[in-house]
Amino acid sequence: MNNIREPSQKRSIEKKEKIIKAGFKLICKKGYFSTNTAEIAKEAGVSTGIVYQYFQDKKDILLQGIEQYAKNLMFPINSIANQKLDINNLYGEFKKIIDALVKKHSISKKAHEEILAMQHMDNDVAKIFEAYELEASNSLASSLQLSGFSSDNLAEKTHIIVSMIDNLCHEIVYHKHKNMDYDYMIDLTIKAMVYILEN
Amino acid sequence: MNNIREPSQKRSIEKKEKIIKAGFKLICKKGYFSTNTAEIAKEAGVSTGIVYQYFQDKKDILLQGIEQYAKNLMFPINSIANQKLDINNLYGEFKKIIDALVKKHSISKKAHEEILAMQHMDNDVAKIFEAYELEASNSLASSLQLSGFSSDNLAEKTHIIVSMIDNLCHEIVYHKHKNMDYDYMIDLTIKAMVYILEN
Amino acid sequence: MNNIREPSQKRSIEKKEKIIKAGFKLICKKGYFSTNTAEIAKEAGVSTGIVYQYFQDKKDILLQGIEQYAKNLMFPINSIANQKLDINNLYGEFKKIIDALVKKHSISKKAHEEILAMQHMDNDVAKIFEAYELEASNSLASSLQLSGFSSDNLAEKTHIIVSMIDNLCHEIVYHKHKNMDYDYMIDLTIKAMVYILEN
Amino acid sequence: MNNIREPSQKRSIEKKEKIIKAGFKLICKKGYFSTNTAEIAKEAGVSTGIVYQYFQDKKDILLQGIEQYAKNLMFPINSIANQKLDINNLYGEFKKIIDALVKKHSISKKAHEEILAMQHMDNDVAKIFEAYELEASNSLASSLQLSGFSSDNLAEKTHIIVSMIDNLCHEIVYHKHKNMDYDYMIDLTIKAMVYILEN
DNA sequence: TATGAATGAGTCTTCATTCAT
DNA sequence: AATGAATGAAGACTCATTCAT
Repeated sequence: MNNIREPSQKRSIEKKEKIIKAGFKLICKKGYFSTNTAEIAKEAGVSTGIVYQYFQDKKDILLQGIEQYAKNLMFPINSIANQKLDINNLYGEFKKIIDALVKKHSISKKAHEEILAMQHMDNDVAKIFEAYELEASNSLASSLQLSGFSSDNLAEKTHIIVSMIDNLCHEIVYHKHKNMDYDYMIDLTIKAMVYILEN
Repeated sequence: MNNIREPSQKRSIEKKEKIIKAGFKLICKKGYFSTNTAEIAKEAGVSTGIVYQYFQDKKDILLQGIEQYAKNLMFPINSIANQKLDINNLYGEFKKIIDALVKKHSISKKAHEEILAMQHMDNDVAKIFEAYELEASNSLASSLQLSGFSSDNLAEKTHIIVSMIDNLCHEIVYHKHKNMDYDYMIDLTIKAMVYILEN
Repeated sequence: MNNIREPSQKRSIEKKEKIIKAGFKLICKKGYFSTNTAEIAKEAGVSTGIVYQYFQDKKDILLQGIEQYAKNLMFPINSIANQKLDINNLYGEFKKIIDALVKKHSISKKAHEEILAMQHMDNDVAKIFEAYELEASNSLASSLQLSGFSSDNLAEKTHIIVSMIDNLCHEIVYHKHKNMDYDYMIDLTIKAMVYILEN
Repeated sequence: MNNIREPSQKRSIEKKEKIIKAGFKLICKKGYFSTNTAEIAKEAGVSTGIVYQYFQDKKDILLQGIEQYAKNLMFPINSIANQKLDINNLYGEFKKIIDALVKKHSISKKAHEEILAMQHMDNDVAKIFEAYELEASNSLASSLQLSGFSSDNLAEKTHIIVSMIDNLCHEIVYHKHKNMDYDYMIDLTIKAMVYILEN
């Protein structure tokens, strides 16, 4: 009797949202296994019981939190789908995308770190990210085609490029390596991305 | 009463090693929270009780495991440090590295991921992780220099390249995207890596 | 504040009936502890809250259900009470009864069993149960007498016979023993029943 | 990691036995669903945790309790397997068996009542009883054959007879029907059993 | 040293019942 | 009268850690 209520009332939606937010916040701060459902409920200002009317189980809270988070995070790249790109200035186009993504990533470094970790602990979490990465790659490919760019193996190319963008963003956001010249890295990475497209 | 014994007897040392090995293996395979001490003891062929004579607590096993195995496991690329590379055939060299890495990667990736996941659980884990992070890139850079390759911004270049190798291996190992032409991806990625080095 | 309303409005009475019916049905099907009040309310087409305006608590639904349905459900054999039987063809009469019972039995047996199970949970249940227990046997006895059949120890005889019918029906309904010749068993059982009556 | 320990040490066996006994006692007294694992552990004088080293889950305690109970209860009839019966005095043989069974049943009326109820709430419980009933029927059949009694459809016959014995015992033990002449019932039932065998 | 049985606090989840609307 | 969202106590089960042997 798997009766998860999909809230339609405004108050219910808000409550569900509060639980997702509270859960995601705590999980990002303390880790999934070190956060218990009672804490999440308390943080959300609800009873423990109500949590299970909106969510299948504890993991479901995390999953929905990540879903929202990933959607928002990947927005800059996924939203280019079906938009015309200047294929004579791919460098400039990539630069714009990367700048927007870096901004997004910077807002929630801590959360991203935790999510990244979760991705590897749970297959369902990984799936969400993979789906968004695939979407990003597809968006990029379709935009390129729409803009008159044609190439063999476009899927493979955009796939590699999306990975590179992803890495670059992490690199920049975490700034772990103090002596790196990040502007140079960005420049070179974008050049390599263009190289990949054009070869 | 913090009576953790630092073993001096040969047999004791071996026993401690076995526990670390078993613990690290299982944690990498199944995750820290999904591995219990009983399993670790069983895998190590010792009693549950003895574990607490060599280790403070469960986390301590992981910590010591990371300390010991991180060098080998986390960045397999490190092994190429100080080996001469044929700088006139960088493509071939990278191909060799990648082929070798793919073999090792399914274990090491999992370990890498698990440690990543553990980072925020414990600051000590994060420190170990960060300390080793640069090494892969540095190994590659030093090998290149040793082989007579010189370039500005070599650190940045090798950093990007290591990321790309990592992604590529991950991609290949997990084979998530059924319709991708992996051989093509490898070829193109290596070309882009060479491009990065030479620009 | 024991405000259980005894409904007087027609609609209210119907609503209470619906709850009893739904509750008893589900409890008989799935067992008391495996049926929750939300399910009962849903099955009855009412809100969970309203249940507590008609019933003290969950147990009360069961109690009233038993009270109401026991007569019909527990001993389907009762229905033959006061019907004339052909005492020269007791075999045929029993055959008819058994055939009819087998049809009804899968529901009633489950109900019977559930009530049996509930007996020790609650004394009130036990009382209801015991009150109806004799009725099947008495019905049979009265029918026989009405039909001109007379015998010493008729009560004992019908009692044994009712047990045998019960077992036989159970046997047939559940068909647990794959290699049994059920037609033979029915035939022989009925013969033994006739034998019992006539000795 | 379903590591249920099968105890071999004497102390462990005793502990397991204590848990079965405590669990069975409480479940018989209060019902399965109204007895919790903490209570069982407390009654057995052990911690809650240890229970799960000897038993799969709560139901397993019940199942093993019933297993023991049923074995003991059915002993009088199952133990006749391969013993010679006087087939010229089947009445006398049945009388002996029934007398022994009634004795057994009388010892643990309350328990039997609960178990009877459980049988209908859970399939695994029912299976245990069915297995013993089948064994009883088989024992009886084999003894009869061994004793020189031969008949068609012996399996069906002994099956019906075992059911009748079972009913009779319950009838006698519970003595619910004050005005019944039980000696008469026994006599008549046995006669019917003999009749069944010989027809 | 070593064992592995034992502990019991802690976790997720369910559900009878209440209450704001 | 009625709704169904909300409550929170209670229960089955796990597991890091301890301890008797």
